[in-house]
Amino acid sequence: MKSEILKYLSKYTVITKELENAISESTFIKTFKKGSVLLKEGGISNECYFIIKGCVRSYFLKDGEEKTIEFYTEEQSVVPANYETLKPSEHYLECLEDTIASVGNPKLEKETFQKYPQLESLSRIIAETIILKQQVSFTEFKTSTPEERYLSMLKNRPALHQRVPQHQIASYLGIKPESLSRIRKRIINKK
Amino acid sequence: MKSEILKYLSKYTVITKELENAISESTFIKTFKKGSVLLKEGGISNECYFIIKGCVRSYFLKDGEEKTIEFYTEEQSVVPANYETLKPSEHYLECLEDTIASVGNPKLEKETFQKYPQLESLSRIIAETIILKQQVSFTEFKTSTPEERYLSMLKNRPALHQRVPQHQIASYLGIKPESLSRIRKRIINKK
DNA sequence: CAGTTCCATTGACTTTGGTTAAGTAATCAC
DNA sequence: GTGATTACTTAACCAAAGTCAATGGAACTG
Repeated sequence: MKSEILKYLSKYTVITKELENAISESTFIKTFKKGSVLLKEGGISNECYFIIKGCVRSYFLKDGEEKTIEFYTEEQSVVPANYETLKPSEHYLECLEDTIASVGNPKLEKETFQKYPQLESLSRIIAETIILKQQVSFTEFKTSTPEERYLSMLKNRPALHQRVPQHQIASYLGIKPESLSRIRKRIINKK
Repeated sequence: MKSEILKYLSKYTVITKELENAISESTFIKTFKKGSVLLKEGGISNECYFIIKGCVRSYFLKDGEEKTIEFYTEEQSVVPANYETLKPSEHYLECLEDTIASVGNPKLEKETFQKYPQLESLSRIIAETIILKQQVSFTEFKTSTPEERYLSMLKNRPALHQRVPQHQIASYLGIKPESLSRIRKRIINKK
């Protein structure tokens, strides 16, 4: 279970004995059944997650509709928007599949970073990488039509399509389910 | 000049003597004339910027059009997407106004973080904060109409509207200049 | 200061997504 | 397994953004 985390970290740095110890000491694995709700609107969040296996969706309600923010799958980190703030959440987090995750909390994080500064340094680098990746996603979204967004999703995260209901994908793409249905039809006819 | 940086950092932590020293030692101020190009397509980037005064726009070319990624103003950090990668840039960075910025580079960063671990810890926290803010922006964008996006921009960054030409704002909002023109007309008529 | 270029606006027309409603297919619960 | 709920598709209609073209004005240049 913990080796998945080391595998992920090895993309960013050389795994030293110290890092291995840091992960081994500071990592708690939890498993969640499909349908589990990790956080609901109004809830206080005290946990963040690194997904080892499974799929978590974050969403919120706007105009009575669920708006999907993100689908988190293997090797992705889920940090609730209100993590560490002690403020009530505006978002939901739910498991779309049985999910295995490493769970962190602010206290544990703090202790671990104090004991293993190398891990905090690595966290900074990873965070900065995530910022750049997010910016790329955002920019692609802004400069694409819904049809292009859908095609790009099929290309970059092909598995999602099998794992997630279509109307949730629609809201993830910022369109209505009916439109996604039409887009799919359009694409088929083009071929 | 450097006090602006401390002012910014004070939003995240208590400014210790150590931090003050770290900033004082590691900060180099540069000024740029309006129209200066900090990075062009194909260029290698070796610098990042913290804007003390002025405005920088990042954009790229797609289908022969400039697509504005971001307008950076006071207290914002500009990290080129290819920073530290040594790969040619797909983006441009240009100063829309005379600009004063603190300039960093990978070597300086590394040395400073080594000497002042506290600063790296702070950087991690700020990076994580930026991730969450980005996610909020992205989500707002996805769940809004172009008109709502424009109104929200007027509300959240009212000064931009005076500082930046309208067709660049249009591309920043992901729409055509003609559409922004019509949206503005619509808004006026509603009042 | 004249000429050019760039920018914002407007109009006619096209394309595409939103809305509403209905019908069919798939899934869930008992 | 059957009924109920939920998910997906289709169609007709509407609203808004894209496209193309033209115009007037502002800003830049020699």
